[in-house]
Amino acid sequence: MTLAYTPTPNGASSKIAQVMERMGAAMRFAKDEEIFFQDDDAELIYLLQSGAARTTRLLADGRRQVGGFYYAGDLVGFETGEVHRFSAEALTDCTVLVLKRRALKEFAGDDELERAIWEATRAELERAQDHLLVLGRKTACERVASFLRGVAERAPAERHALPMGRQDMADYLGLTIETVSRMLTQLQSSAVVSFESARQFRITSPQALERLAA
Amino acid sequence: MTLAYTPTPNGASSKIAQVMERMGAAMRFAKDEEIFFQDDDAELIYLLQSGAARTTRLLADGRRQVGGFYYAGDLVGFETGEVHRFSAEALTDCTVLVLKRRALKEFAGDDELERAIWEATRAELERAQDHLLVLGRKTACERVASFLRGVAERAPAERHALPMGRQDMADYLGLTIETVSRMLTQLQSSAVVSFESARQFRITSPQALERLAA
DNA sequence: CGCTGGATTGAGTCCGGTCAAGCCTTGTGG
DNA sequence: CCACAAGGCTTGACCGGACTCAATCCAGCG
Repeated sequence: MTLAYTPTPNGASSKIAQVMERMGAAMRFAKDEEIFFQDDDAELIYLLQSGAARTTRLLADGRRQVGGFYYAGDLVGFETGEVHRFSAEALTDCTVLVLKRRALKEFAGDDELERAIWEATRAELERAQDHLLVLGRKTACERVASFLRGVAERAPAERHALPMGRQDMADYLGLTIETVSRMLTQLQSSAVVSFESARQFRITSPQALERLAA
Repeated sequence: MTLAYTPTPNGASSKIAQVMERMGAAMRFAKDEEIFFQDDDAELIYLLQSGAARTTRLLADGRRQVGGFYYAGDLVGFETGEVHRFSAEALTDCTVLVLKRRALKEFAGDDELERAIWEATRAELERAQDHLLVLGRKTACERVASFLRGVAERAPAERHALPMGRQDMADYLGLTIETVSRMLTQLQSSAVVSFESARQFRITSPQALERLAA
């Protein structure tokens, strides 16, 4: 049972997924449970099978930066050096395949696998670079619009669910929850998106959203 | 299995440097000249031999994000996919070794080279992730302090030169030139650093700088 | 039902941006 | 060697967008 292609940012190539499925151990994490910690030795790699997760980084005084959100099919924590630079936490209950890095390395001679690892690292780098532009040069409204567009891009559905709360969005976008909330209501009142509940929306005007995401 | 430590952010492992030196073509770029353009096909990889460069990304309305600064020994533009996601420009006159990606791929069977490429990509990712925290969660003063610390970390010298202008710093830090300038004078009047000219400084109080960089 | 925690809304503040002078360095030509 | 111009940097006054603090609101759930 190979995973189908996933359009998600860090979708595991089928090759990595194959190895994980053959050799990985299944684990479950409850909502808000830590999957791994910042500064821990990075001995394991994780493949999300269901649910969603976030990576976070803390400053000494408690300020938090969310590095990214991960969904079923995504690899988490593999693109690191000896030590994790982020923590990872379950956003919802989720099931994960876990494999020792060491085990993956045993396939090191396998060109296809090597390439898949590099490509996945590169994809993660592109995510980070896109994120840089958002944090460095976009306004609050543009950030929130970019975020919603990003969520929507993951799947061509009519309605989109937000597995994360406002605080997670805020820490991802470099804003406060209040500002995120205000921008969301503003986008709604200008008929760009429409929220059916706090965690579920549909896009009313894709062009307007695209334009605002800049 | 870990590569030797290189003090530069994206320092080419000796292995990649070896291949570049054997097979690369030497080129020169004048100050402010473009090395490659955003959205161009990424056919070539570049090894800076002397001088410094920046990578930049533009928004439609002209807002600019500087992705990073590169110095002698750094690889530029190799960690990309088919197309460059940033432009690269010479910060000063510089000399560069250029090699076709294709040529590097001919060594694809070479494990050491594969590993070096991955490590270099990973190093670039770590840079980007550190940068995310700065842009997402730090104040203007902390950003400037982080930046100066970063410059200083590259070499354990008494005095440090800044090859980039205020606008480049500002676009790197997600600030305006005025704010950068103000923070620099503020850091100077609180005796954290001391500028001998606009482009040259020394650190008066390393502890204070470290604390401010947060 | 009421409780609880997340989300929204409002009022006021402040950090960093904007606009506008001025200053200082560098380089060029007389 | 000096005068001047040009560009980069600094400084000041003011403004505004995002933050802070605080009060609701609301949905989910016991």
